[in-house]
Amino acid sequence: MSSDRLDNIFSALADPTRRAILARLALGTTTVTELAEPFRMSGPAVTKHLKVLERAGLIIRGREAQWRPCSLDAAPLKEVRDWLEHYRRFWETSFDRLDEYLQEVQTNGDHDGQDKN
Amino acid sequence: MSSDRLDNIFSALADPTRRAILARLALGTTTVTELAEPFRMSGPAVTKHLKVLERAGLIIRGREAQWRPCSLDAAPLKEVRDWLEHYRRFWETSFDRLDEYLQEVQTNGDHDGQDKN
DNA sequence: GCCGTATAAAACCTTTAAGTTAAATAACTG
DNA sequence: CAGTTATTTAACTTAAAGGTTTTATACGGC
Repeated sequence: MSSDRLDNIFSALADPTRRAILARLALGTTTVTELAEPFRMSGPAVTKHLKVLERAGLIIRGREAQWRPCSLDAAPLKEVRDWLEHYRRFWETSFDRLDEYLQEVQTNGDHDGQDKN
Repeated sequence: MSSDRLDNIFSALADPTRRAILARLALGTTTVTELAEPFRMSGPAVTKHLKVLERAGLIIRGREAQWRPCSLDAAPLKEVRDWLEHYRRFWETSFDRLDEYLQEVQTNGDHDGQDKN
């Protein structure tokens, strides 16, 4: 998976409007106008956000009369998940997640609780 | 988890230099100069990237003589993972991931390996 | 063919991101 | 204290992001 690809995906996700659009699309395919409705923002602005999401592969656009329906394509999110997995052990072992870690590794009862400090 | 927080995390991750820095820090704490070495980029540029990572909570900085060691803090990545989980079912059911989905839901043993084509 | 609706494109503005170089700060070393 | 190393700050440049308004395109209904 190319670096550029992750660049596009992460920067698409870095905007709250775009994440809200994805959340809406998780409920089902809809039109640009309906997507735009919750935002105090012009239509063209939404069109631009959709372009960013499309470039990241996160949405697919159809064509139905004068509407261009958008639907979610979550495949890129799986790539993000896969990238994240490399770091899983780090958040699992971080201070406030130590308990989760202990559950996961299933050590015996008397391993010492020593951590880096 | 506030929207701003995810904004910061995602935009910190949207740059390949910063992701490379995180990858390096996964190997252990190190200094700014050593972090800068692999990149054809001035020191101050790296300092800026570190500021972005720090603002996102992804690194922690120490102080040791004239060095300012950086270490990874992956806790924000867990927030990303949690956010992603909302979309898990979408990538699992998407066309080209159908096989994985079938494995996961534990259908009977003779589902063939057919994929879209 | 013309009108209304849905969407996109163009042109523009403002802010922020990412880099640069040069100067400043901080800490060790002799 | 002067010099060297590590890092940050300041000032600046360039380009991209995110918004605007105005204009164009595409389609369905009359």
